[in-house]
Amino acid sequence: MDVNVKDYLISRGIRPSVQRLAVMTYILENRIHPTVDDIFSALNPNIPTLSKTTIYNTLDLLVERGAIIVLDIDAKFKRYDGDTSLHAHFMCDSCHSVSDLEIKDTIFIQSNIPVGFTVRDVQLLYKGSCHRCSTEN
Amino acid sequence: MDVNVKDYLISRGIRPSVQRLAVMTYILENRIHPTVDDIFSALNPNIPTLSKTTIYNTLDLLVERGAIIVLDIDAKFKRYDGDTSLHAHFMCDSCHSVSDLEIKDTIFIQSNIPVGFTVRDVQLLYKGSCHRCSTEN
DNA sequence: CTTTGTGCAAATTCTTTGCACCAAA
DNA sequence: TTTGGTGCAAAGAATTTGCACAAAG
Repeated sequence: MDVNVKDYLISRGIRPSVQRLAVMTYILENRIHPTVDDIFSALNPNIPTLSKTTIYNTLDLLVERGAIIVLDIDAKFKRYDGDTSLHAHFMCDSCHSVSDLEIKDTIFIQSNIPVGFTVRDVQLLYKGSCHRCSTEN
Repeated sequence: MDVNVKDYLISRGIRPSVQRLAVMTYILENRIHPTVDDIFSALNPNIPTLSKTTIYNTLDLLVERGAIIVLDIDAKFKRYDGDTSLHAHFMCDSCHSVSDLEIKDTIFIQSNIPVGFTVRDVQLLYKGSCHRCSTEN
């Protein structure tokens, strides 16, 4: 696995430092759309010297090189996703978990983009209550 | 106009104070999806005592009562929209302006929402470069 | 040896909270 | 006179920046 992640980074012109590998691997293996804090809390025990600055730096780089995407679904925290393919997201108002949603293939994510506008990113966001939180009241 | 805004607030159980009327009127008459700062800068000259706390309070209340919606399109600032109907948004990476996009009526904003999930809000966000910024390089 | 990466500490910035005063019902 | 609204000042919290040291090519 690590070899793949390493190559994945290299293929995007990112030098695979210990920290960068750890961050990228974590995001790929924990598909929870983690926040910076999630990543820090998970990796800090193994890499005690790891700083949030480095996580921020790494995430910025990974986003810039298209290795991951940022989600705007949470106003409070930036969330990161290692799945760069087009899919929708659902965030629960109660537990703040973010789930992936498949976009029905009969549905086309397209609006009337005015002439002259260039689209770089599309996000389809749903908010509400997840199954767990819907049934526990 | 002011009378309509007043009634609009009252109909939602919101007491139409001078500050609330000003905020709501501003949002309705300036469809730029303003930030708190936009609102503050615009209203402060006329209501010098107006505080940001009151703007925050008012916006929270307006959102809670469904008079306006919050946009998650901008990671840095909350943006507010007086148009509560279903439509998409485009944010320019360069000038950070937000425009409304019509959702083509052949397009259905629907994903495979799992059973047990309750949807409260849907947002379709586009990011990229607007016409003005695309042509000025 | 030169460029790039890391991480501590401090600074920034948006938003929230505590609290006292003011206004309306 | 009691409830609700406003706004100042301070606190909170996520992110960014400056800078010095470490590591890699």
